[in-house]
Amino acid sequence: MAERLTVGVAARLSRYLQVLTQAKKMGKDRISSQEIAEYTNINATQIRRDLSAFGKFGRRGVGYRTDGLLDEIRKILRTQGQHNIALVGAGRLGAAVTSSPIFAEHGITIAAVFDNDPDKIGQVVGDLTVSSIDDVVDICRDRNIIVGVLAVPAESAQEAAQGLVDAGVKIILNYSEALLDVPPDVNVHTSNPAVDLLYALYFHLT
Amino acid sequence: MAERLTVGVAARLSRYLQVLTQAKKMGKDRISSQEIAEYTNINATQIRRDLSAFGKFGRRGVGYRTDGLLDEIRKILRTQGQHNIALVGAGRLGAAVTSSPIFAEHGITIAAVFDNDPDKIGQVVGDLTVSSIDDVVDICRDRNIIVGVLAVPAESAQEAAQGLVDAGVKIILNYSEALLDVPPDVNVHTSNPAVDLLYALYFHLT
DNA sequence: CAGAATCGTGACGAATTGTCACAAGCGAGG
DNA sequence: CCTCGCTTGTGACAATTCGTCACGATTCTG
Repeated sequence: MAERLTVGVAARLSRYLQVLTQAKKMGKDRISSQEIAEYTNINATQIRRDLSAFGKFGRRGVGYRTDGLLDEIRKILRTQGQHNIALVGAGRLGAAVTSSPIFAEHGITIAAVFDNDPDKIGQVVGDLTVSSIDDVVDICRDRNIIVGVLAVPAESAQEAAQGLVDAGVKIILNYSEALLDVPPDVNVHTSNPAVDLLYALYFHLT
Repeated sequence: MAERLTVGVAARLSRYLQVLTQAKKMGKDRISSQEIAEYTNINATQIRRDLSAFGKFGRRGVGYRTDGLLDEIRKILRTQGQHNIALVGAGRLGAAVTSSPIFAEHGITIAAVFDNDPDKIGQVVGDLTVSSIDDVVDICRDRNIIVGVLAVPAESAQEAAQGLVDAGVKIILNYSEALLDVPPDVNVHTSNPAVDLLYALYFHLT
């Protein structure tokens, strides 16, 4: 239980988390490894093996209880409870992020919003007031925030990332196409829909 | 050259594409496997091996020409030229997508925007007019669109996806948290920032 | 010309994954 | 109560992928 998961296992568990969350919302109280396999394109045997490595969560002939499995996976990933994150960028993408239920659904709360545009500072998005990027260090330290989401244009990305790093943020979700230079102890996840699309396109064309 | 790439290789080539695109924008005309490795966390030897499987693109003692390597990878992935895609959802996320340069940078053009809200239909976003989702079949078939981006709330996602499928779309980028039921010949890529975040969080906590 | 940098590539072990198989447990239906 | 179908948990093993070390070949710099 105290062992560190491999990257592959953790990635798959995350997928299961996503499927289970939705299955629960759809009112399914039970789900089989085969059903999860259909939504994730992960081998059903592999799924059972992944799960059984941490305990016997399922019932033979029946499947897994959606609720119970959700809790178990959250325990395994140690991501139960609430997590506060900071959002940088109050533009269109930032607005989309704050108005999406996708974070709240997984126990993630957007606890602060920053921007460098004087016109946007002080504006209210959702139930938060946009703060100046100059205050990122004080506010993040104060609220113990270690995760930041970058929703800024590529030109401002590096500067914004540096602010987050200075504020003690260790995980950055980068929605700009910029490459970020950060210290080795900071983890950057860059999401580029266009590249994902080209990747998908390759498999369609062949 | 005619061989189908494995999933792993194609995924890595996509990462290289992303790095090279940015490196080019930053004015770098040469790049080494070591530099790519730093941005992608992929082993430098692995990178050289991936590339050399398709030809000798680099120059010893120098590195790779950014431009040339970009072209070669595009050739390998067969994603050169322009690609038209459809966007469903003219809300905040849709607006963010249309205003982002991230697609255009990779030769992807948003050729149509759809929504089911009568108030939004007819509005102009960027240089496109929002069409009714009811017209998705006609318009997509007409423009030979096989890729769709879903930027709608989870409640509308399945319905919108069905519209795209009916229109002949084979690749769907799903930005909602919904699970989609589609025919087996349609490829769905779901992007869930919250789940990605929990995944990253696990590795930080251990 | 010497030296540093970098690619291309072989070899090999380690880790991961896919696959088949099957016993054991569970529920439904008669 | 008994049988049948479904599903999990798990072993065994092959296939694939990946990381690592090594090293010759090539190119640029000074």
